[in-house]
Amino acid sequence: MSPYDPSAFPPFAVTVDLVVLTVRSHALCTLVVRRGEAPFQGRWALPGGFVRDDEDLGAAAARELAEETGLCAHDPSAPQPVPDNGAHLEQLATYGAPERDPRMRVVSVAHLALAPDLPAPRPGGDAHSARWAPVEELLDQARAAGSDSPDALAFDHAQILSDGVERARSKIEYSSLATAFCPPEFTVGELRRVYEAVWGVSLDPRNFHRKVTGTPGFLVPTGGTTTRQGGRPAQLFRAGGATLLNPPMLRPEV
Amino acid sequence: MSPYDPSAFPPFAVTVDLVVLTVRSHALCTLVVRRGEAPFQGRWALPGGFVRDDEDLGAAAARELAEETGLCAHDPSAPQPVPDNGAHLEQLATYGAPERDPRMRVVSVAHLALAPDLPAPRPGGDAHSARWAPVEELLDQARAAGSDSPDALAFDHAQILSDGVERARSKIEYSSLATAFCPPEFTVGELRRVYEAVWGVSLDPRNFHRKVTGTPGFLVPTGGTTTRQGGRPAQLFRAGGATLLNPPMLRPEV
DNA sequence: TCAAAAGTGTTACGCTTACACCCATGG
DNA sequence: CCATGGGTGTAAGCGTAACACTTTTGA
Repeated sequence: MSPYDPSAFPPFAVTVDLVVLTVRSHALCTLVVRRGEAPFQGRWALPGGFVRDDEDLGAAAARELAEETGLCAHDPSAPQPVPDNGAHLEQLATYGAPERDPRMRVVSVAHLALAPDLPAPRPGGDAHSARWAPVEELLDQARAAGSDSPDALAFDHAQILSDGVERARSKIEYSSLATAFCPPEFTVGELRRVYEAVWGVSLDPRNFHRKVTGTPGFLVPTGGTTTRQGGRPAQLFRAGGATLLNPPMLRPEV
Repeated sequence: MSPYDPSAFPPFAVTVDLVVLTVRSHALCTLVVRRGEAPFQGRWALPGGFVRDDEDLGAAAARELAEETGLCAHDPSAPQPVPDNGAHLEQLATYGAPERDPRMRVVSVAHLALAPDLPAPRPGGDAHSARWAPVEELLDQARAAGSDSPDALAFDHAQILSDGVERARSKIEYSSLATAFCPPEFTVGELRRVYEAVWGVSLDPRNFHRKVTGTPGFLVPTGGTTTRQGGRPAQLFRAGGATLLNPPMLRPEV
């Protein structure tokens, strides 16, 4: 390792940016906030902010998440799990191209959060506006119009969003993470519609049902039933302890 | 996003640390260097160093890798691939606990590099010593003796190493990444021994052969053969263009 | 009574596994 | 000639895909 020289290291700002995903009316959506100042004033951006002086990266991400959504994040790497009234939160990747922020050298540690459908983005302590935007829309804009379009996300946030969506899409294949998009109690059909929204495909309801109920520890029946989706009453389940899905859920091609 | 205040952001040092993995005599090994100064003086650590003022994170990692090993890294995310006489390099994760370096606030963007068996760790421009250490040894020490043992890795490097090894172990399941551990031309048996060393298991040579040769685009025969492993001459292959292995290579349990 | 969603049964097919067997070389 | 590793053939078993069919509700 090159010798440290505490007096000569180049100073960086370190931020966290959040890709907060949820499923709303059959579409995968992400939380974006309107920028109130330059650069990229008036453009949409991922929520985020500076890491504080004495704060761990995951803690900063959880704090930002709570500020923006009121969610209490469940951090799998935390010593003891917080009461799980909240979202899944994990580190995604770190972005630090020298010119990604025109004002100064900023390294952003992006995090990925998965949340159940929330009532509405609360305006938050800050006065800026926020909304849930379908990710297809945002990514299509970035591809079609380029990053200079006024509808495109600020900074390199289109890339970060794209990486976050890809992570979520692949991770629900082999883990029980899709349950993070569901309320505490949910039906097999609701869980299936999550997969369908995240992957953008249709799944066979019968085979899906067998797959998830046949995997030990994935789903735990609560005993209750619901008809909130119409049709025959469906059993309610809670997410089981199993976090890995083996063999994985197969994502149909095309 | 909280408003930026360029004059008030908390300053961080940003470094890259490298988990460089290779397979040497049937064991997964990683490159460690001896620390010449406090803290953790005399302890082994992962190679790494400061990110420069105008340098991207991946570029910093590639530079450190070249300094330590002479390898020219192949960065999949680079605009144009560099001539692939070198290793696979990818970002692993970022570590930024407030007290991870006792002297100052340091955020380290860890990278994972996979390299073919190299002649020997060159002493490098720096005068410190370096060696290839079997990862089992290092991780066992961390588990058994704790991080204060004089044989344990410095800082949180045991955690970083553990995460890197886990990434490599899972990624060779569904990608052609294991070929990064092999020389440019290699046999099916050599590739199988890579899987066996990384996973610490035995694989059936016959079924392995069928699996890798039957996956289109994974291996390309060069026409040559070799008997360097003894026995019947084996066909030589180069890594094909396919980067994803579908269906994945199954890792036998225990 | 009908539409809609939840579930169960059944068959065909693909892939993995386990193992028998043959091939080509060096010592 | 025999040990060593390379490579092919084959049958059993598991898991998925596809789809026919029954169940239970609300409108």
